[in-house]
Amino acid sequence: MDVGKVIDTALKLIDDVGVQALTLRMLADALGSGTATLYRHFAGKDELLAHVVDRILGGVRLTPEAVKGLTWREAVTVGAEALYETLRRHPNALPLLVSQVPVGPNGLVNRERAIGLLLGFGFPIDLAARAFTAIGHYVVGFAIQQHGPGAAQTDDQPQLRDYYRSLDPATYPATTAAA
Amino acid sequence: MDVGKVIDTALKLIDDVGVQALTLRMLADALGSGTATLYRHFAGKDELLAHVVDRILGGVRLTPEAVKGLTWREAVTVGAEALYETLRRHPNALPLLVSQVPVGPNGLVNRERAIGLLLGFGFPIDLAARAFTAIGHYVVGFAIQQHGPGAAQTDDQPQLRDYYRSLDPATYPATTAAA
DNA sequence: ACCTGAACACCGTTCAAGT
DNA sequence: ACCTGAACACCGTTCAAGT
Repeated sequence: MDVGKVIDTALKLIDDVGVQALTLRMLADALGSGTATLYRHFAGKDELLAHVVDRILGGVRLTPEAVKGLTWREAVTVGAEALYETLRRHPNALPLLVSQVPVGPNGLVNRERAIGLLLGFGFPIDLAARAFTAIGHYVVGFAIQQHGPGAAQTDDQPQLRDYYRSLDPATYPATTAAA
Repeated sequence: MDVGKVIDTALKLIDDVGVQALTLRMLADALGSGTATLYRHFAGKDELLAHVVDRILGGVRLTPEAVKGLTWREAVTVGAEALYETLRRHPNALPLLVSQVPVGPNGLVNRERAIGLLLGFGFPIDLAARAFTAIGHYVVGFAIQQHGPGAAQTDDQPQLRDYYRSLDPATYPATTAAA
């Protein structure tokens, strides 16, 4: 049993049941082994989840050719959209992205490409690094807002809307009107 | 023992040991009672944490007078800064803000004030609601990036910097140069 | 009526024992 | 050498029993 199979299975389970509900026993069962076996590949649950995050970031497809001949604003937009498209495929895993700084190989490759890209546009290096971090956080935040396990499924939005609408309009006029 | 005391103690413990480490037993001990007693006030841990979030949001100080005579851009900036100043006082509680939609009374008051403010500047109501959500997520994301329990204390930043610097410059030239 | 000790089912993690 | 059943200390939650 290789490490990749473990990570893939973990990601699949997270997509299905949510990151909160993922259990090492559940993962071991899905792999046909016991929990103790997992510790032969990972130091603990946190390390496993870090690998899952890097696995997700490996799905970001952004070739250098795709940004050829673009202005820096266009290139940043293309990059942000590539990240967003990857994140939206794993809404249940989004909480992992905000609680971790991605230090895995795939995360580093993305960081390298993005910062290199900005340098190519003449950005000073410290600004490039800061901009990368800020944009990354913004995209993750936006993805969580759009998808993301606020409560449950896609019916979460209407639920919340109904809740706002049920408030006293005298106390919360703007909120109820907006709902 | 009133509910407010429980929430205050929970927030204090979170500030001290982090949201991950907070335990109902720990909280009960700090209050001089048992875990079962907590369930007389809250349906479960999630509900308690929702109250903690609302307690934090109650600390946002933004009087209508503070935004008198400002342009909408200035007013939004003042509001965002008021939220940021509150959040930075509770770095260990920040993960709660991203995993919850704040539906407590204080959160709703903030929402009401902010949306009402934007309406006063002539914003269409659906745009005002969307802008409020987007800005809220952006501020939370920024606060997590600046403070926030990525790994540990304030020495996390230097640690990460050292890690980036330790990478192979041949493979990651831009990342190592930026560090 | 209000509180709570003690139990329940579960978790992540470890380790001695198996092959 | 590699794997793992069974245990460990702990968690959130419940409930019968106390006052």
